[in-house]
Amino acid sequence: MVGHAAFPEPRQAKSGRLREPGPRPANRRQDLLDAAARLFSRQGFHAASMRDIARAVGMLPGSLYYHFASKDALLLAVYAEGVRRIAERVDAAVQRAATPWARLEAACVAHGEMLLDGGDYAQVVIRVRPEDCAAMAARLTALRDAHEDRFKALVAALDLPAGADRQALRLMLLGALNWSQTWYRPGGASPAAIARRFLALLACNPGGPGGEEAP
Amino acid sequence: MVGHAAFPEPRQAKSGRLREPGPRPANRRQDLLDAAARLFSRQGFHAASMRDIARAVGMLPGSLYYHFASKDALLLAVYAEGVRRIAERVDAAVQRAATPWARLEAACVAHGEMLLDGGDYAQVVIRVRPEDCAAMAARLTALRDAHEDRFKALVAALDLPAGADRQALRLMLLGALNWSQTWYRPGGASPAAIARRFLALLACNPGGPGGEEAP
DNA sequence: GTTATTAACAAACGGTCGTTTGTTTGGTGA
DNA sequence: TCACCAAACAAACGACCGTTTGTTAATAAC
Repeated sequence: MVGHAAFPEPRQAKSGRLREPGPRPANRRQDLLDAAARLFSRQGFHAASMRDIARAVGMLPGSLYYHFASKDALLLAVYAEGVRRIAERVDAAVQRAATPWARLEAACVAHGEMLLDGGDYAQVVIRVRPEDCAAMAARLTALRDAHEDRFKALVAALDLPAGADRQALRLMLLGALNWSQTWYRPGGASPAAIARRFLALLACNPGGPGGEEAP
Repeated sequence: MVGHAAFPEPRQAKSGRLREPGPRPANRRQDLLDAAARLFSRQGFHAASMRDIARAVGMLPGSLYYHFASKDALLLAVYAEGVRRIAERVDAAVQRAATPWARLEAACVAHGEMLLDGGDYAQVVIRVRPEDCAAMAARLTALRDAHEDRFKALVAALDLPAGADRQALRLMLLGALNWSQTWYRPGGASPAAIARRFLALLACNPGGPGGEEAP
């Protein structure tokens, strides 16, 4: 998860011939990403300063720039890792389910669990708006869209009446889940329960109106 | 709408006896609120600076402080006006509807129209998170909650089966509508159509599963 | 016609921002 | 042993932040 293709190791040698990686890539870079994810998810992009992040890992502000070229690049790395983690869980959950509806439900439960209780990386993806970082907006949006396209396919696979509004279904589900980050508090209903309660309200739910709920 | 009780005119005389309001309250204050609403809704609280706002109304930065004590106070005023405008429209729409379900639908349509196409004030209420302004967070949250309580009452008035999850219904509807601000673009489906499409997906919709849609 | 008040200007304040630059350290391969 | 380089430190840079202070033109009241 460190050496993601789009975010290579800190520097590459200036000489014509690339050097062997040398010692270990040092996991301070990972500490840094973790701290950035934590602060971005809790305070947002603008309110979290490079000095805050440096302090959180016990570095001086300037030292961050050895690992990341800019604050924007740091956000991009965190955001991409967040999308990757959410998508990973959603894909795994979908594979375990048998019917089209069960796959959509599994995806919603996994998506919701990641947003609400799946760690700082995942929460950054919902909390931080792409437009908060103009230089990266297009790339952040593309990352998020690539994940959400999964739901397009899941909804398309449902067996629904002819005129069913599949787009509205997808947007309502994802919207309700994403927004739940603003009111969710760890004490109450679990993320999985929240996702299932939303699904239970839908007319196209094969459990039927007023259908039962899993424990 | 200028002289809202919570936000009195700029200064009050220092002498023991309060003066008559004097001339007119001057509508530059309104220009200022408008500009702040515009920038807060488009850029968010942190990214919109007092200098940006001053430039938008053709003032110097320091001059803003004649009208508002701080950036926080300016946000509070904009936010309160935004909540007021949304609530006003929702209340008017609810009064025009006859049945409990029609009232909920009217409220959702009005709420959605304000969020998506109802001007900068309304959009600030959804765009700006109360926690973005720690000093005002409690008051902003209270304002938003007071508005959303309307939906509690509307959902409580619905005639639903015994075990129906009214809380989830409210949270799903408001969440889906509020989140739609992130993907809505003026060219496509109208805000009212979006709201009605969401409602049409619900099992408790009296139009029935696969029910018709208003033109 | 003086006085008081409104609403602004002009200029700075201290602080924080993201970032850059030059230097130092500690481990590692030749 | 010595050259090398990853990875940090130390210290600042200019820009911008929210805000304050002192002053001034216009307007209304007496």
